[in-house]
Amino acid sequence: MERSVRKEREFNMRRAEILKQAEKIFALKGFHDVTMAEIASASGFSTGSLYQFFEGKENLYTTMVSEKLDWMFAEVRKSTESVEGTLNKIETLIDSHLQFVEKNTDFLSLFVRGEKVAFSDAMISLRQKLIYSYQTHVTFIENLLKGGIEAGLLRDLPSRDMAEALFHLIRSSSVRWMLMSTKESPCSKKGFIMDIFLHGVKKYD
Amino acid sequence: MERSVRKEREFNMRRAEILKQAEKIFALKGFHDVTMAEIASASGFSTGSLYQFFEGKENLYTTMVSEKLDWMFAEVRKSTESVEGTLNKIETLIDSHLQFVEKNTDFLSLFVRGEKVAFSDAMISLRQKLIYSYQTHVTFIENLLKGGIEAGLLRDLPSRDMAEALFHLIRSSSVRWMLMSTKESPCSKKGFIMDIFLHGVKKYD
DNA sequence: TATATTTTTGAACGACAATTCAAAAAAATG
DNA sequence: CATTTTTTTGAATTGTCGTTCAAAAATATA
Repeated sequence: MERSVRKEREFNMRRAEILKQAEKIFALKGFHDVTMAEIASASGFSTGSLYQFFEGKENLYTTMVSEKLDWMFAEVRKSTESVEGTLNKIETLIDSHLQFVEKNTDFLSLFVRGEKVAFSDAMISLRQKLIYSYQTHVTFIENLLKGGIEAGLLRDLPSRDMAEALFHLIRSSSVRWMLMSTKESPCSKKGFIMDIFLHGVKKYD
Repeated sequence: MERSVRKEREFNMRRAEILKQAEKIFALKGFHDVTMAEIASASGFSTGSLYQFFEGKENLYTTMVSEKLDWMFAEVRKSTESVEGTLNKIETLIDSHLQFVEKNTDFLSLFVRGEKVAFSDAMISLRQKLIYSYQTHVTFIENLLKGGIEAGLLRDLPSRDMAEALFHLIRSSSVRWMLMSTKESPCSKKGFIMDIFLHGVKKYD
């Protein structure tokens, strides 16, 4: 009885270590060009052992991607909720997102200019899960903006479109950071994103 | 002599047919899950014949992607250049881009939420080519916006950042269209993109 | 420590698909 | 039409992994 709880803890630690190594390798090379042997060797197990923890390669990959992305969105939302006021929240949203991008560039590059994955059950359900995570996140942004509209701070535009626009403005800085090897951190774009999102580009006199 | 010109024309037609079929299939399933046999059968050749036209599978894929994307950007720029005035140009840019998205959803989905490709020479040089095409296109948008700044129509913000922001606002509608199965055409978002890009979301009184 | 149980191992298997190439078919030539 | 040249064919080759499983190692038990 006492044993089984320790066993389980150790099992989970081994599983976590495999996921951690797998993340590094998948982030670098994608899905198809990674072999189970590589992951096994990086995490100090034999190929066979991986099947103790995951059903197979696809399951390992989808688990890794799904858990990591959920964690990212949750972190961003947690930061955002920790401040008060719509404008502060928008600023924090942008900032924490860009910070994540800077720290997890390799992982996120899995989602940029890549190649479609198979139509296997595992991959289809991963895709659905990702869409769900994305939508949940956009809904969070949408509610944030609705608050600003209700407070009379923001124009009364379609909130969903606004939320997606903001999300993709952030994304545009991320993509630039990932594709080009610019020196300046993506976080340096925070002010610009705020500005263009809030004021647009047209000149008023 | 007379012959060889016809031969070449027919060779190119056969090559084009293969590319056309390959585009359909790759667009649907990505790279790894497509077999040479599939492409061969779809284009009415045997597997061996494909190697008459392309060095191999990667070469076939990179050629297809590269030619198609160049064509898309060129079309968008051609439309944009055909109208006068910065605001009209911006509108046409958005519109023609969204129209391409609507008509080539499958192809473009190759670049959304997918998986990294191999580090083979062919794939690395495809990647570089895509980055180059993307940058050329953003530079085109940048010059367009610079015109607006010089004319005193747009705020004097960093033009490169503005160009990327605009490109990704367009992209945000495309991604939404591709991920969700919304009924409304992406083109219906043109007005919103124009508005948010030009005026931002903040309320003025 | 001896025995039972759990976990790990990695060689062997099997499926799959890119590529090749000798033979066949088609086209050009005279 | 006979012969040469070009093009196409698709079965055979080849290499690559994902996965399995019987044996070995490690761990728990008494």
